[in-house]
Amino acid sequence: MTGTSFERTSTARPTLEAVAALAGVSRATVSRVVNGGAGVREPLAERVRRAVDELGYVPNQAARTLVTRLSGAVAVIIAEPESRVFSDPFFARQLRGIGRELALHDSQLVLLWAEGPQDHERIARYLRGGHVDGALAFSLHENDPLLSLISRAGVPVVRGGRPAAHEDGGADAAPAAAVPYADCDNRAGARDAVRHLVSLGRRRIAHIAGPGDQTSAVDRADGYRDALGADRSAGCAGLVEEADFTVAGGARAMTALLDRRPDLDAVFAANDLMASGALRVLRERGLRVPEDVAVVGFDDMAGVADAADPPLTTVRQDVEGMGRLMVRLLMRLLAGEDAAPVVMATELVHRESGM
Amino acid sequence: MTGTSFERTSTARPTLEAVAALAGVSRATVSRVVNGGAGVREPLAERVRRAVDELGYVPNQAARTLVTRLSGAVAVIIAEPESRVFSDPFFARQLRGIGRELALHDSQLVLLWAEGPQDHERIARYLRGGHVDGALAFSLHENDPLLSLISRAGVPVVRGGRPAAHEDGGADAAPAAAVPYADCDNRAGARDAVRHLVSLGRRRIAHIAGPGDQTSAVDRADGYRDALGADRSAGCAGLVEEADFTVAGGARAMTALLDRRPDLDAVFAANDLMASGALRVLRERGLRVPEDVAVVGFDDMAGVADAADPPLTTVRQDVEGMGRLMVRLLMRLLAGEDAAPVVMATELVHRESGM
DNA sequence: GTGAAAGCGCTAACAC
DNA sequence: GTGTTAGCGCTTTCAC
Repeated sequence: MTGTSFERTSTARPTLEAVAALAGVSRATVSRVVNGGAGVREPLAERVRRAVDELGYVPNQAARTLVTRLSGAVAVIIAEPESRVFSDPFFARQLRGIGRELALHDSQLVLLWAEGPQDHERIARYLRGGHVDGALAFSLHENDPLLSLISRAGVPVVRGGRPAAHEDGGADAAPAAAVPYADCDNRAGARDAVRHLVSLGRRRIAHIAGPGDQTSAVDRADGYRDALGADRSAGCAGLVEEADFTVAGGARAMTALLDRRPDLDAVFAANDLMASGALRVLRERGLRVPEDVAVVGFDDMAGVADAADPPLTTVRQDVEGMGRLMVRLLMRLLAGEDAAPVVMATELVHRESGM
Repeated sequence: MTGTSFERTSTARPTLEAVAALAGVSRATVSRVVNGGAGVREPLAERVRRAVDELGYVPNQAARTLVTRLSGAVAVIIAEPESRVFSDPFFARQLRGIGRELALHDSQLVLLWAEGPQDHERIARYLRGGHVDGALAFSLHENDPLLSLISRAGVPVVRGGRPAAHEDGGADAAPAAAVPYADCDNRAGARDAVRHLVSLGRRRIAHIAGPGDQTSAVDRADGYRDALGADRSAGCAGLVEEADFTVAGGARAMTALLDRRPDLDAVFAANDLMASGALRVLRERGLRVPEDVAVVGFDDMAGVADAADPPLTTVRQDVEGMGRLMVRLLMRLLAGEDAAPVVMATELVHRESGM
């Protein structure tokens, strides 16, 4: 006897009307109290509040949305398959950051998966249906039609991650440059990591880069080059190998690098997963970390960086904070204010692999 | 010029009324066509459809919800901190399964984080506000007040993962036994894994168990004992060590096991992360895998099991499928049908570590 | 400051 | 089969 359908219909929720009757005031007054109570004298307001408590009144959001045109919900749109959400446990943390911050703003998180163009129409309909006040978009690839679709639906949007430099947002969209985003400072983080290796006296520093079509990977590679700018002799020539942000890819890249430059004495991998793959290859080749080759990763992924053998020196980013930041940017947009992109600082975490 | 606020207000969406006017019919007829078109003659229906297309009409969900009392949304409630969602990349997959299946049912996914009792009130209000038609609950601990809270809100609910045997669902809730759930067959999966090790000729098979307060861990340990039931000599005495589902925990447990029983010749770890930790310790001790010690994990976690050194033989579960299943169970509940718990089969994946 | 009344956009009886 | 009508529960002018 689950009795669910019974319970559902039997739970006749009290309405504004009922509260008004109990408190002996008009619906308008109850509404004012429920919405902050501006312009209602204290004794009255208190009576209303007691009636609300007594009845366990909860406003009907649908009725409210119907008149205010505000849904109190925000869509989080995940674009696949470019998405790293399945390889990257950060996804959950970022979502949590978003969820927490939204709760602070009395807003709900509606999760939308865009697996391909076939989903665009469904998502467009949803956004245009007035279900959400704004949207947060992740893992968009360059000039993603999804973004112009969101713009055309008239829904304010904030991106996760910096857009590619040459994106224009599509034909009838606002220029992508106008869409605010939150990101961490991948370039500066990478620069710090490589400078640290240089300061350790490493002279032949290799880089295992991420996919060239992801801005985070490109920025980290740029940071690598920045750091070596003053001291070109320490890197670059034959010392960069691109991989795919996975452990296996990192291992392959490490193998290629060692074959080409057996004399390298440090590696900066664009993420911790690839750094782990590199560690394995180094071990198999009998190279000691960090004595022979120092290794630095990126992300400080829990359960990977700290559990690696040896534990990884790596660049930490505040993923949950980025999620919260995206929400704050969106809230500013919703308030009609301007919102500039925000880039968060990273922090180098010292562990055994990069000593 | 982001122009967001302008765009929002300028997008005056067409209503049923407008469509009716253009098609030269009544609002009721348009409503019928939009909702499936039952009972509307073809020529008319076609005219309405054209008007809908021409105007780009999208029904206002709030108005619809107000009258039907159906929101077209389902809440996914994640209870922390017991939650494995941050160590476990499966979370994203399960969410995707849920999202996909919900899309098939024209329903949306609203994500709710319950970090602690302080969030219960907020969530209760939300559920009672009629925002969602049903709920999917994860990572509830035993007798979680959250579950009775959901029941009391009158919202049909399905759990992810089997409840503990002695749960009663709290004072005024439906008995937990009545709440349907989806899970994989942890016990049978573990049994298969250990039987496989036995069939390999292993005689001293250890088990690295998960936390005793998680049913998945308990079930896997039971499966381990099941498999050895017929052949007690192959396991148990001093051969079980509990850990916490992490790499580091797995390493610690492996160390303890080896100290106690240096002669063990196989290990079944309750998840892949712990199996990875075990691999590291075995390697450090100079033991060969699988020659000296065979290792089997659980989960077939992408990027862990396949990337391990050597790659892990492990028990695969269909996480995305479980997510979809939970949605189907919920849909049956919503249709007023009975929904019995569903337990999904697992599959042993053969890789080098367990040959 | 408070109340009365209109209406947000839709569905579902109920007539015809 | 199709149209007419009465709300769903709320916010928000506009009087008072």
